[in-house]
Amino acid sequence: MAPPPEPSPKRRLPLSRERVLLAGVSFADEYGIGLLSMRKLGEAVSVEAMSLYNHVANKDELLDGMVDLVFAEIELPADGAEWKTAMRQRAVSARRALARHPWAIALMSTRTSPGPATLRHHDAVIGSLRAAGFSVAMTAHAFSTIDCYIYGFALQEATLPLGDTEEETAQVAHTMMEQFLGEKYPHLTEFTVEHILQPGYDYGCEFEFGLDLVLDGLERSQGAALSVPEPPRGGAGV
Amino acid sequence: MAPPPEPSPKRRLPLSRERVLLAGVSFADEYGIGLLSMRKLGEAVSVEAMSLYNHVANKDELLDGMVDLVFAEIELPADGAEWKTAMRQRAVSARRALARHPWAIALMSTRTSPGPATLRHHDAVIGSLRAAGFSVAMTAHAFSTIDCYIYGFALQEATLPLGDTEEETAQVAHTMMEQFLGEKYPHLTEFTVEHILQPGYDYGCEFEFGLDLVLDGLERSQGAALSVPEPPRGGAGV
DNA sequence: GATGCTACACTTACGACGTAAGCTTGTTAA
DNA sequence: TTAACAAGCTTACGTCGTAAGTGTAGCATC
Repeated sequence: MAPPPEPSPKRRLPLSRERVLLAGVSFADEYGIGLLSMRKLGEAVSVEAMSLYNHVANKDELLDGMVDLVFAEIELPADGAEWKTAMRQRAVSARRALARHPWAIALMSTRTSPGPATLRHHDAVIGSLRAAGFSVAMTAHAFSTIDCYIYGFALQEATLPLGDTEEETAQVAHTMMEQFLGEKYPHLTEFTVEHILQPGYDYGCEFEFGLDLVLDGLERSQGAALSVPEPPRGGAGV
Repeated sequence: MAPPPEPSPKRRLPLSRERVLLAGVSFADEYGIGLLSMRKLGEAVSVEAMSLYNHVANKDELLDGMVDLVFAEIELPADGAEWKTAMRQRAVSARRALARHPWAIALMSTRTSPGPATLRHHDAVIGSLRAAGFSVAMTAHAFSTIDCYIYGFALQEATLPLGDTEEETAQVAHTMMEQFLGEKYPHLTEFTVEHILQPGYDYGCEFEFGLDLVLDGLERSQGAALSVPEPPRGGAGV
């Protein structure tokens, strides 16, 4: 009467840290990060919750690993390329990855221990800028400005209550408008009606405008920095 | 043997929605959003958890309200002022508010129903830009670019594993370095050693560089837009 | 074969969580 | 006096992360 355990000779293909992390990503993509629990994830890979702890130390480590997997999806800046095109390409790639996994940006804001893919990514970005002749200080400026823009955009995109289709968008917006707009927020109302609700509107298209604005600005600053010697640091050394 | 309940004649000063939200903000400021539970918040205001439900519908509404309180702390763009200084001022104010409450940016990425302070804020920003002569489309560009930068910066600041004091920062950075750097991430290592670990380093100072870069870029775009007629929208109307 | 080791799965159990449902009590209006 | 209400409290349910312990398949060694 023993239940037939498995047709396979070797129990089943064994779990691994990587399979657990990948399953976590798939689960979060499909059901949202809020519904991800160790029990549900266990179920998704046909295992009891506690078995997952053979592969990840705890849930935090699982989430860290998932974020790192998303970073691994981002194209690194091309090695020999001109810095501006390299930055542009990886920024577009980063936005796409973060849009594919909207939960990732939410996780990023709570976890502070970057994984290997994240570190490799940052290393490549800094390397690309330094190779293009950016000073260390200017690299800091550029790195900060570009990445703030990327993550900020991803956050906005994830936060936006807009649906995937135009119809959904219009529906949501109309509900919002009826609820409270009209008199109280006239500019917001005008803006929504004349812009957001227009057919063909897609917030994602805004990304490139701001990105180019940032990159052009950096190019200008970089030119100025090259022709003027850098001022000394503000704080005196110890 | 009845325990003396309260010295006051009127039980105690009654709770209110506002007091609950404020207590939530204080709690999150002090202990982090992760430790905020209805039970703990109840304890913080000397009430059982379930009593909180007389003032907020559920925890989600509590979190929405807390985010909105943070938005209420942000200075609105000054009404008659030049757009650039108005935007600059409110951006700096927004960053400061989000830095005061680092949990807010994490919450923002998961909640999609803006409160009244948030809507008023957005309305004022759009109004300020429109009053300065920005077209609707250009307002969208400017609004998106500036706000992405602000929120992205706040997110970076909240994510940064840096401590509050220089000492802590150095400690954390050293731990990181020992752990994995050296050979694998040479540019990141150089960058950290030569920049992040320098005495007097403060990531917060990066904010204004990128902000001015964005604002200058928008000014330029705005000038161009004023001298050239706007191209028609991409999609044809229904 | 027998023995013990390791890897990896399962089971049980605990305390904390959000919150539904119902109960109690002080205050106010009729 | 009494009825209604507001705003507390208590109990209970299902879910969560995970500590601790158990079971067993596959292997190396004797």
